Amino acid sequence: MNIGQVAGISGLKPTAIRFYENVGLVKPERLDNGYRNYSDADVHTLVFLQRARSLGFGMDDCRSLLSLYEDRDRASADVKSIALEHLDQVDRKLAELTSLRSVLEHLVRRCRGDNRPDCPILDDLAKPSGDQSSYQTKFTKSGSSRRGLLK
Amino acid sequence: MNIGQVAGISGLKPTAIRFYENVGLVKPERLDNGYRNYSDADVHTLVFLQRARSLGFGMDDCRSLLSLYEDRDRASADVKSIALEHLDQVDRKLAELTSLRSVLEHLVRRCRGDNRPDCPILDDLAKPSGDQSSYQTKFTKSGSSRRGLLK
DNA sequence: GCTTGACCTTCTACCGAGTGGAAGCCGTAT
DNA sequence: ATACGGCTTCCACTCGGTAGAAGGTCAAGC
Repeated sequence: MNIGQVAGISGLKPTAIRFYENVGLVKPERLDNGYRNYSDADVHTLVFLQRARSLGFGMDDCRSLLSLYEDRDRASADVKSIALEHLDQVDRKLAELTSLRSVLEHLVRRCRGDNRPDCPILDDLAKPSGDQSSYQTKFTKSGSSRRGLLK
Repeated sequence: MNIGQVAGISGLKPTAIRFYENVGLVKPERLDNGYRNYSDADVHTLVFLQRARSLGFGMDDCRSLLSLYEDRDRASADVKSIALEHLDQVDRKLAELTSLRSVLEHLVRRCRGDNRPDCPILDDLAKPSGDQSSYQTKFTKSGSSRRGLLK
């Protein structure tokens, strides 16, 4: 089976399939004309990869998952551990995005969005910690150098 | 003010600050010894950037937001429009992650995670659409070539 | 004056996960 | 013969920085 057909089946683009080969995840045979020739097993691998990637697993996880998949003596605990760690990472990302979203939404709601220049969004960006004073005043005028305070 | 002090104030690392200079977002003076010398206004810009980035705005949005910030004749509608579009993008990402998360969680819950090899997670990755048949059978044996079906 | 150490400079390469394009070969249909 | 679509390789680019190498500068302590 050639690369275009595998692309059609797996939902991956040919460029992605070649990329996976470059990083050693799949090793198709070659025909005499140099074309890649994918076996059923190769296609299976690529479909597996497509699915794992679509669940957000990174390439390293994909590599591990694939080798567990091919290992008849695996322990499902090893698979679960990878999935749990990934789930945890997804949760952290979700928390971050959710928090960010709520700030953003608050700002958007308070902005009139008309043709006047005053804008709570810009105000917030400019004064992150409710601070009005000049940085010059706060940090450099008043004596003590910061030398050595930074790692 | 030199780069390390600005880093301490803005929460950005020196490398990031130099990066922002490389892409034209800030243009500090130089001292005779070649060191960058940041004005209050530069620091303000960098704090603005730090905040905007932490809200997930991309560099292009940051550029636009900064120039709106510096434009006394801006319309807040232009700011709001950027923020709304970003909010929408955040929502799309949240939806994607939430959906992905629920699949992941379902799979994790069904996996026993013991030392036996059978694992619903791998089963799912291997059979994305409940499909048992060989791809060979489905796509290549039965006559019609896929030639031309792919863009 | 000399050394030490923290700081600064530039330049380059690298990260993830591919995407896009250029240049050129292969195979078939017209 | 030639056009077209698909295949090949290789290289550059994406985004938002980070890490490291090689070297210049500054202030303090001896």
